[in-house]
Amino acid sequence: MASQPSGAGSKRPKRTSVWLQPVKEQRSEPPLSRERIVAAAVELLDSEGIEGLTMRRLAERLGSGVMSLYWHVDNKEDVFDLALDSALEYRGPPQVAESRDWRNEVVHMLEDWRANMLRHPWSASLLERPAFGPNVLGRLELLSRTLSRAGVPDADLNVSIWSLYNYVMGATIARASLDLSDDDRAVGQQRLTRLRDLYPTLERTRLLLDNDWDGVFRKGLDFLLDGLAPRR
Amino acid sequence: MASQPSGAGSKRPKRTSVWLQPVKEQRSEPPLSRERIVAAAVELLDSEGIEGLTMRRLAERLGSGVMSLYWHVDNKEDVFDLALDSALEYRGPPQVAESRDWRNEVVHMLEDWRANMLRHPWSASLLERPAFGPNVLGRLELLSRTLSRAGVPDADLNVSIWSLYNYVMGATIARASLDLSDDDRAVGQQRLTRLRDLYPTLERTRLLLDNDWDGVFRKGLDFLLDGLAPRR
DNA sequence: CGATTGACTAGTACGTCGTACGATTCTATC
DNA sequence: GATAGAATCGTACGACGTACTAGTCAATCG
Repeated sequence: MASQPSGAGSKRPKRTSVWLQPVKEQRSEPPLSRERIVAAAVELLDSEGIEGLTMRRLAERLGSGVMSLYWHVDNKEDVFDLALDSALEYRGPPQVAESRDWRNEVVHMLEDWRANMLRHPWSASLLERPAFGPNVLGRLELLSRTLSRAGVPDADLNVSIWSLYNYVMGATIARASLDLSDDDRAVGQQRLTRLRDLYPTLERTRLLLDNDWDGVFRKGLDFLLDGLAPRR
Repeated sequence: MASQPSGAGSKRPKRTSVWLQPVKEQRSEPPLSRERIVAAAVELLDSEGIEGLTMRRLAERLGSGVMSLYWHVDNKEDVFDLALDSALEYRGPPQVAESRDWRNEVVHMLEDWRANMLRHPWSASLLERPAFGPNVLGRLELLSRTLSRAGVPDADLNVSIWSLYNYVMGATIARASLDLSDDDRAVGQQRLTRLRDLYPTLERTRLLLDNDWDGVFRKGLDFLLDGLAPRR
């Protein structure tokens, strides 16, 4: 009755007589490792979304048994945490060495941060958890150092960093959650039109439609930086 | 073999001879309704967290069968959406009638928004989804109207609103995700201390510790409002 | 050389979840 | 009473995370 579970990956050996099998199943796959698991998880998340990542599917994609994953990883939460951080690597601004313009450096890193998260939309769903892996810490350190060099006094440093962090995360989440399908968008607008009496201003300015997300992000960021920049 | 499932709620009638049962089981509970379901869901989320909300537990708390819920609600996602919006009701600023100070009005509403979400920490985990129920729309409409009255031209209105929205959501999520237990906090700091070489600035400013979240929120908000306010 | 050990892989099984389905009960109307 | 829709709910199914346990393999040691 029970057939091969999903049919796609024919890697797992079919059950045949022992005598017919080669002495050693050639394993083309490299052995499992934390890195391979995380990489496969990111792939799976990218292609199937956050609901699509299950330990079974992950194992299938890796050509391994499900429980083998648990040797390298404590639980599924770990996989999420590792995948999130791994999607947030940062290589620094394009120029060589130190840029003299701290503001450009900050903007570049933060825009890259946001871009990375939008490239992996599932990452926005994972923000709730305390996610401070090496890549995130590295970005914060860079931010910290750049602002400090730019003249922000230590007393204001944390406020500045957290304000920027808050803003970037909020912009990313909002952007991700408003990325509706065209159908949803149409339905939403219809609903809004019907409720014109309750939300006249929203209807007038078409807040929920056609927004220039990137532009909004840049402008808000500029306002913040204006406010945070060392007073002259 | 199968015993009574969880033992707690002894409301469900035990299987006894038909002849011994009263003609009509008295039902002390009021009938189900979308409103009751949502209210119970919020209670459950508040007390057990986001993982604690299951349809079975929800039904148990309502003294109903699990599948009865599905008459009032399409699926579990609906319950989340409804619960989120219901936690975000806003009654307006304390003063009577119109306040003359648009800025106070905006700050009050946004601080209340954040406070509501922090009072229901699970709400931060739900931000990923497009969550525009009546209460959120009402808040956006209020924001929109207030800024418009304050003199923000229509062309800048959406940018302003989204910047503020982004900021509030980000601040809330960051705050919620950094609300570590004391143990986690200690572990985190130890880890950071060990990695002093990699993250010297973070270690120096103790970024991940003892932060004045409310203060940071207010200051960043002020910066944004300064930037967004109609130029003079 | 065989025995031992520890790193790693994996099958089976358990408890829990969301919910499809169909039967049942309730309430209102004729 | 008969009928019909509204509302309730028990059973069952497939999928999930993962505990437990047995297995494989390579390196090490006698």
